Amino acid sequence: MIRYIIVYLVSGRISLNQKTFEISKKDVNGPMNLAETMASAQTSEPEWSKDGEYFMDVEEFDGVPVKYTVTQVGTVDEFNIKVNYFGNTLASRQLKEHLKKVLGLEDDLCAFYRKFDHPEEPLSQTFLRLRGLRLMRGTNLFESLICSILSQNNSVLLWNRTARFLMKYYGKKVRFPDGSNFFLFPTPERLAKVKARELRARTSIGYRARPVLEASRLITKGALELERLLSSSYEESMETLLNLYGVGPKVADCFLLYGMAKFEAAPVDVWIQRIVEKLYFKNKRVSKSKSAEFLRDHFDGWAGYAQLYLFDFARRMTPSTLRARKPN
DNA sequence: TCCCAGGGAGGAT
DNA sequence: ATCCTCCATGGG
Repeated sequence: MIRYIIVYLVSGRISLNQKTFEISKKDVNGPMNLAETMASAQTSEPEWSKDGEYFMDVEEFDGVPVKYTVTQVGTVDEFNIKVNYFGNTLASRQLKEHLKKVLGLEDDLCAFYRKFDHPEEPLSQTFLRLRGLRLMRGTNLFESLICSILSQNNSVLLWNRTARFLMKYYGKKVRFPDGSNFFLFPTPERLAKVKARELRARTSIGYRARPVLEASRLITKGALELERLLSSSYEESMETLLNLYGVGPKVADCFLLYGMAKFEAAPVDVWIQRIVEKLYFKNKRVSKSKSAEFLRDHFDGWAGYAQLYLFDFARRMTPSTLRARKPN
């Protein structure tokens, strides 16, 4: 408590403690659409809270929690990304590098558009509207894995809520100079100790309690090392992940893509399945594994990005257009 | 009330 | 290999 008082005194007026910098267009590889990126429901972590045009998140740097907001001014091609944060000792460069990674600012979007921008490629229909949509990366592998598990047969609204509950009940609480609090995502060690019954009662996690707890316990025991997968091939990582209870091809691909930025991964959910059948298989039914294989092959290194763009495409189609499929 | 949500396990064909 | 059903939970 005394430490907080001292911090207040030393920092003077609280508002002056807030610092600002910009990420300019020249720091970004191509166009950027922050709002679309934030709204695209990627499963690496819960959606950032939104205050007007500002998106807020918290990240620890060398054990020091930093709360920051980002907003984009200008257009998708002529823009600045404004970043505000609280902190006395943080080098803004550290936060800038963090954001470049999280928001995928180094991904060569123009190369992606160029490669598939021809009339016979249905994906190209999304490029105008989704221009600047980027693939976010989770910064915490455990969080990414758990969020991917939570999203299974669940709505974005509900799995986000459950993730927030996990943070609230089992995550470390951090305070900021402006008086606000935040709960970090819990560690596997902390979650491993929780009883399934308690978890269900507190977080509306449903039957996903078992896969979440089992993964937490495996990691705690050292029987599962997510960091090791970073240097593994897509196939090896996939094989390891499929051994986890409650983790199938779609959840594994979500983690591999959004958590580990393996661009070969193309999570095939019901929506991707429908749009792939419609656009690339003349509305004929194909298995999910076929769809995933097709995406990896057809989009050659850009499968994850293609999936991200196709997902939006699918969600915008009217249900009657999309669901009316030939039986065979 | 029923159906669905960025699926998966376990079982039966 | 492909096709069922069930799985918790809450929103529409």
